[in-house]
Amino acid sequence: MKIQSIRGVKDILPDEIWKWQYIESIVHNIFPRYGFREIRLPIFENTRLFTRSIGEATDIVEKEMYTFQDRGGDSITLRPEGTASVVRAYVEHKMYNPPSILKMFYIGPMFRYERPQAGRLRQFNQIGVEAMGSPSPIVDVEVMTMLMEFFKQLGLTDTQLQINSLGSQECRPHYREILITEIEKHLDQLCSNCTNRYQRNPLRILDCKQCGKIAEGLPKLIDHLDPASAEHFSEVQSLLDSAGTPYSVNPNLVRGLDYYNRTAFEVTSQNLGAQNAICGGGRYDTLVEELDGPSTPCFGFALGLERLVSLVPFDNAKTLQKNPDIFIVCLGDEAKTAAFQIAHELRLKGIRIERDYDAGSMKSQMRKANKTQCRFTLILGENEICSGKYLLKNMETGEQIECPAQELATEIAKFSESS
RNA sequence: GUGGGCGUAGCUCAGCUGGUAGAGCUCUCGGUUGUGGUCCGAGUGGUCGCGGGUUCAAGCCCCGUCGCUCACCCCA
Repeated sequence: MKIQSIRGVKDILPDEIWKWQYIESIVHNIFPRYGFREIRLPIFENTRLFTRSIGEATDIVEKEMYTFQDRGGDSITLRPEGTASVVRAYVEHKMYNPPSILKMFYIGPMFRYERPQAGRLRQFNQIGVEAMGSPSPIVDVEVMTMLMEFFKQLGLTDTQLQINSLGSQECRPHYREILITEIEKHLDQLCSNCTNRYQRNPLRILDCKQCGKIAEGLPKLIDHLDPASAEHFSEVQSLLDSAGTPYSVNPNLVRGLDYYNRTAFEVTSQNLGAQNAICGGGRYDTLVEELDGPSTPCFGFALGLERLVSLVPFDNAKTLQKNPDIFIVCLGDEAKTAAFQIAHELRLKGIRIERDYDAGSMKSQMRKANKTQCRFTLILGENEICSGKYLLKNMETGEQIECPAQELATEIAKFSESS
């Protein structure tokens, strides 16, 4: 049987890689303005890193991880998300010393064993951002503002920022009790999923699509925040207002990972299908400590690159396709040899050269040239070899000039400017 | 893990109540000496996902299987 790729993974082919490179170039342009530097991390880690950080009872840990034993018998997991690795590296390299805020971003593949669907893959790429070392709401807002500015640069027009507060370790248990008692009054109206999980993960019911009606009537966490979290949340809102960043408060917004507290947010788009979140994140003030580092409040997000690629209007970025500058057409053995030499020299001068290695008829070579969408064709025939003057043709205008061999590079530059 | 839809040429898809396959695009080559795109002409290309079954006869009907896709759960 023919071998094909694993279910839920995708090849990114040369014809569309420029889209990814374009997005990455915007990342490298915008993120450093806010003080973020790139970090590159391994794509597999000790399994315990994820079970401890993400939470034993989450779906990711319970059924979605790619976990295997390596030859030494250690349990290894392909990373299902990036934050755990960043925190591990932060603690491992004692990056908290000297103590100051540290801002990093990463780009790379994540792995989750799920049934693929629109906008969901088993190997997918994320851009993640982590700002580590400050509890200030200013950090929350700077990061969210950076994100929305990033989307704006990419030309996205239909993104909605939703925010919520998940409170703290102190107020959440209280609220949880209130919520469970309230839910128990409506047990018969809940979907089967929710009746099963209301004890274990009652917050999820707020977010359930089927139980939306009941969720509306349930008590909201933002009405039961501890004073410090309430203060934090209201500062986040007023800072967003003054930054002019549009948002809406969604009291039912819950995050799937255990480590979040206080600010949680999500960016959604209507043009994505059922999986409508393009980005999710929030504050995680205790994770670093839980992974044996010093108390380090953090804020971060992860955004799905495949989903982003499907949303960006790339009309203005097409010039990033690296078509050849010149396609060399040659006729006859002598010209074929000469073309080899000329291609070599022009490439050393930084010009993108393509040619036809199998030199068929002129017509067929010109057709190939046209297909590469090169800007120029350099025509080398017996006449040109004899005279030492080559023909340079502008493929857009059809205009053609004669050009002495020695002056090829400068002529090309000149011709290139004038057209 | 559960459910719906779909597997026919490189791509997008037709194919009637069963009679051993078609279109458009692409590709290749031509349309008098060495010039692409547009136009015109010709040609290449398919074990109809795979395996069984029913039938004189299966792309079409039945069973199984694999794959893709969308949705649920959950999430980027």
